[in-house]
Amino acid sequence: MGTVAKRAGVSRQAVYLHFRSRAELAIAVARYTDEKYGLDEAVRPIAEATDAEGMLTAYAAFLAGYNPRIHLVVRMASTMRRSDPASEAAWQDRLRNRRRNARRMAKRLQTWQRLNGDFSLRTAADWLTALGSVALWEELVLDLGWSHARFRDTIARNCCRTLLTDP
Amino acid sequence: MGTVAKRAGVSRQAVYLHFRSRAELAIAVARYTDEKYGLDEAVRPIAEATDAEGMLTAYAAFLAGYNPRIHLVVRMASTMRRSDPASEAAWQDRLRNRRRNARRMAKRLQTWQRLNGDFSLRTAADWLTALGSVALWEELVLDLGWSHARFRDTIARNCCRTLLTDP
DNA sequence: TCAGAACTTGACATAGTGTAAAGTTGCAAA
DNA sequence: TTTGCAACTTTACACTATGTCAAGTTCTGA
Repeated sequence: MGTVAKRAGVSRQAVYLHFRSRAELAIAVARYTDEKYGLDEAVRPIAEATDAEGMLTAYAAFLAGYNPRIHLVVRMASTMRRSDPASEAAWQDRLRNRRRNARRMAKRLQTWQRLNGDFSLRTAADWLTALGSVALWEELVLDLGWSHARFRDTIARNCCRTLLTDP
Repeated sequence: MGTVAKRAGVSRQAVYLHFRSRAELAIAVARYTDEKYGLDEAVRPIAEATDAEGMLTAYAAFLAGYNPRIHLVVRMASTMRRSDPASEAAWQDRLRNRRRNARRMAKRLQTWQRLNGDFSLRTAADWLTALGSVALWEELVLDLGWSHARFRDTIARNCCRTLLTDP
């Protein structure tokens, strides 16, 4: 909190006038990040896709583009959740959101009759959720040195190959 | 450190007689865990597999069985690495190991002429590495409630479907 | 002009990590 | 039996961080 205050050019106490605790500040930063970087807009191409391959490709492109912007905040949240109940709640909230969106995608695959028979709706949705986790992105891009394009294309291809049946 | 000491039935200072710092203790615990839970043995079925599907299935079974035992230690290490250089080094060491093993698997797929042409050796190895990350396991099993079997089977099936060509 | 919001300064409580030093205990080899 | 050492204890301290409290300042808009 001291460092944050210094960088903001205010006293350490002033930070506590706006955020009750370190955890609450972190949550606020996460919300702000989603807002500032236009999550809604970034997600639009997924909803606007008209076929299975297009949708999954849009999803992969979204992950490749959005994760680099939010991964530091998400990483902080993922450590914070272990010690702070409010942070855990915020994390669960975000997870529910990701899961709902993934479920929506899975449903559309079903509608298009492209969902592989090996996958239940739930398994497909959860798999899409997990492939969208920041942790996976961090491992591939930060630790293993994958480029933006390699990540995007591999995720897209693997989504298509695992989840889809031939049309 | 205080809690560790209490649970061990010694004074807090006694812990520092054995481990220089919290980070060093964590690293020692990680090493001990790999030893105690028989990493070498757990991995053997992968090496002993004689075909591509068998090997990838053994890998998935290993992940499903081993991750629950080590995930708490690994989670601790993954937060620790951000603040402690020795922890970061230990993490990198473990990552190199996982990567080498994954590369070995990818090479065998190549030898069997079963590696999908879309994958370079490196991409295949990295993908296997990332699918083996504790973070992915935690998200699917702990956060999304997947059973041991669902995790194992889905990982196995997806490995086969993405990485392999038809024989 | 003055009430209130935003901020400052300074002090304090609490908790955790790590260091230092002096004293205790138990055991094993000379 | 003694002695010397390793492991451990107790106590105290330095440092850092979070979070609370209270009194005082500054700026702004009604």
